[in-house]
Amino acid sequence: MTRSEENYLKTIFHLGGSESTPIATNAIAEQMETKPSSVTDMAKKLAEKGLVHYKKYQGVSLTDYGIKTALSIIRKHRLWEVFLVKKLDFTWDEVHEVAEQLEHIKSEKLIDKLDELLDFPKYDPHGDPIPTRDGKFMERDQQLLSEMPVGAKGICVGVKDSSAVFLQYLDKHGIALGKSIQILSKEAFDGSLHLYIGNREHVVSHQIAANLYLKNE
Amino acid sequence: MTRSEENYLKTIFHLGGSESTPIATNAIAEQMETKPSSVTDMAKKLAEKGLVHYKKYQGVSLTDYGIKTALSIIRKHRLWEVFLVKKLDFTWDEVHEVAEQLEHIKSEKLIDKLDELLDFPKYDPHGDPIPTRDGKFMERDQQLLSEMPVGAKGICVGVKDSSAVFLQYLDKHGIALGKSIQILSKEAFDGSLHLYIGNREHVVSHQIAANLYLKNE
DNA sequence: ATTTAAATTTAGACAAATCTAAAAATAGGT
DNA sequence: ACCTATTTTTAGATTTGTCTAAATTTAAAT
Repeated sequence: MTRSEENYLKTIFHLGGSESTPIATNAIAEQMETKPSSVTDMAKKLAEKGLVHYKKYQGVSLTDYGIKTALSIIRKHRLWEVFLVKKLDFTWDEVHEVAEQLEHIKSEKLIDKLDELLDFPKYDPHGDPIPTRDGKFMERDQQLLSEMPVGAKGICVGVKDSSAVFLQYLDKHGIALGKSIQILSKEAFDGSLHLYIGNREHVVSHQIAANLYLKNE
Repeated sequence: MTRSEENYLKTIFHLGGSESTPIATNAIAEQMETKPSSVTDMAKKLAEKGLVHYKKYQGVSLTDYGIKTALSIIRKHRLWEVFLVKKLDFTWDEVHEVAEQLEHIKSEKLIDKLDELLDFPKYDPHGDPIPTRDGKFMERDQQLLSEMPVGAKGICVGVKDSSAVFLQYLDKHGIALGKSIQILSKEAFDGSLHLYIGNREHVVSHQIAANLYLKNE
């Protein structure tokens, strides 16, 4: 597996889809900041290797083998992120870029030992679940803040967008994983929310709310 | 810097040489298990970038900039080796291959924080010195066992060859860094040595002795 | 059903890093 | 000083992953 193949698999996994609802070439190209023609070439190669289903003009979806492979890359990415935060004092907005490199290191033993060193974490610094060695996910009962009704309460457990700008916004406003959040009111005009976070009042836009996952306390 | 360029720099560094005594294209090719023509191509590219001195048919040597760059790669390699042994329980014969991959990860912060996590180690698991961030070496007063006279005593502090086979040989015979070694006698015919290691007697071939570094107690 | 717009693929080119085979330069031996 | 063997370089081809531009297919709209 080349680095490029691994990146395609990861992207396709994140875009979701299935054999009956495949992902468009264009969507992959956009996500990866590359050209559709490059995606077509790679789709052929990945299909060749049994990692994706691909029919001309119909888009791409992962095979079981492709899913398994993608999960192993995602596992590595997220374990390295935990390592960077827990052991090397990186902040959660700094880890992604470095983990993008580290996820391609090839060594089964390395990743299993890393898992052990970190005490088998279930979630990464952004609240995303870490697949187990055999590709099992710890799915959590969580909802986007933007989809919860007024009056609802919950604990912040994850972010949908993990870009540095968004994470820095959260830091600046004291929003972090583990914080208790309650919806006081919702603005009909623009969907902005009036919240309790901890015991301070906050106003956040719809766009912020649409990127925060809460679970019930 | 591409991965390939970094590997060439590292190899040239390890082969030694200087502007007045450059390294032959062939020597580099052999060490890297590639072809001389590939080395020529890369020599031109590295010269272009100011990393090596290169004159047609005269061989290659690192510039100051090239040395600095090579040292930073070697620093990464050796720090990762320490990490693998100290934090992830790798054995000293397992670390090289993985460190070859990890040394190419690009992040200043990562490597400085790793250094800190490991408590600023001075030597890697094979006894090789770890360059500091600004490229300074902790050279040690050491000698090859094969070059010491009968009766001499010392402490094993490093290995010249760090291939898995050699390291496994040492493990099997209870030879490790930190052990006290004394030369009881030397065989004129084949250069094999009769030794005390700890308080057990051993016989080792010249080839073994030529790959063990000792320092005076 | 036909036309048109959008998405997708093909064809051909390019850069990086490598190789093989042939040509050129160097160094050693007489 | 010359010839020869070795080393090194050049020239041209190959692979991987990408791109542009043109051609093709699909899907949407009338």
